[in-house]
Amino acid sequence: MSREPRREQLLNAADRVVQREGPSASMNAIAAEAGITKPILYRHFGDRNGLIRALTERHTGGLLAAIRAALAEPLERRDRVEHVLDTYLAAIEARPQVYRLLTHPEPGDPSGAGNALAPALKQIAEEITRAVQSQVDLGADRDLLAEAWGRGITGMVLAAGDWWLESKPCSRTRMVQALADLLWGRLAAAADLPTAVLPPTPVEPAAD
Amino acid sequence: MSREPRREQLLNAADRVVQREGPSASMNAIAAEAGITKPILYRHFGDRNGLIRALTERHTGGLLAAIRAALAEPLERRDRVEHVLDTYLAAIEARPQVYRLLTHPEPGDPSGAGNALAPALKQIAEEITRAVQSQVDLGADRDLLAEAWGRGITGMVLAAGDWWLESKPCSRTRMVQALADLLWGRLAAAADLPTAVLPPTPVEPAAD
DNA sequence: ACCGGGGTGTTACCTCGGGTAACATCGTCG
DNA sequence: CGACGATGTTACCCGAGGTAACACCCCGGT
Repeated sequence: MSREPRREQLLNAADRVVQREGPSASMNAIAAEAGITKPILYRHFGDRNGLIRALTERHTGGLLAAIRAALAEPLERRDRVEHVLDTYLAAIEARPQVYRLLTHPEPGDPSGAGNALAPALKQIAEEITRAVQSQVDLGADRDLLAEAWGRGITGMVLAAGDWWLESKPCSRTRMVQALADLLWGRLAAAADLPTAVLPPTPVEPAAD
Repeated sequence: MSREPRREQLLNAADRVVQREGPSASMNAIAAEAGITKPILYRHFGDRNGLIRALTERHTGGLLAAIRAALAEPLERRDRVEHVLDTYLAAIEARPQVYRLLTHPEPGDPSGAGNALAPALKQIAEEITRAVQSQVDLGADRDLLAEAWGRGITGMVLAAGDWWLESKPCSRTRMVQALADLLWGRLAAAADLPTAVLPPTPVEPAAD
């Protein structure tokens, strides 16, 4: 009965530090916050990734469940999509530091492979894939399309959500509309602008 | 006349190491590859980020120019979009390690902010934003939409491209079609599947 | 011929973060 | 009581980023 409660307690401390310092908080800092020293952390979590994983799994649950529920909502498809988008944006808006934790790919991957999406986001992508597969009639290609779209949509919402969170250029509702419009083919449906010729993009020395 | 050529030479060495070991190559490794020691690297590039930036800027140019050209191609909009997608996928397919370098957000950002898209990708996003703004009639919201879409599309292609590159589930052409279809509103157009009820997603203990 | 500057390079060091080994302590159960 | 399994500690190792101090070498000016 001793392991679990202590583990929770350590995770609480780690959580506080991460909320305060972001996902790059050091093990020393976390240990200090918990009032103990490093080896204990390592006994409980193995290594840093273990700690971070345990921490993310705590929060992933809620977000994942919310997304899953939104995906299963008995609505018109467009409304369902908006609902999912809004769920995600609301979550990252409410707890930005947690969001950063969830979206940071683990830096330790030695193969250097497949790091574009953090584990938590991969799960979301799989959820979307499943939903598309089971809800939308995409013909023979449906497995491929569903998987590509699952990743693609997740990445899209990640990048767009990140930008939105940083610069807050509009309300959440509007942002949901903007993304849903994109997924709804508004890019295809909109008319051409008369100006057929691009203004020659000035080659700036890398906007830093 | 001494600085520049040496700098190039060092960048060549760094390039080789990164091709071989991925973007997490150490400064020592790079120095060794160049046949020299660390302080020289620091003299030329200031710090690690400086080196990485110099390295990425080398490659960014080509990709960015290619994307820009594809965005300006005098084609039907759908064909243009496919052309841009194909340009990106071809680039990452041709030089995966370079791609990883370009897409890895600099880990040193202390604010922990806005790291979803690496600088090179931010430039691509801006390019897309400009193209949408100048080519597509989106009404009053066009600035907001163009910017949100620029980020969103970039993130979408990043995540989907990453997955594709890892698992190569299909030809590049097919992948381009899959993503173009997504952007073209096929998600909206497809019919519902008869199975209205979702199979209750089993709650797995985190697919690791 | 000399000397100084700006490039080249070096060795040796610092700091900090992840990770571990070895040891001490406390409480509970037989 | 003794033993075990948890708690905790101090002190260390290692690798990576980064720097200080010093040595060389060439070239141009006086």
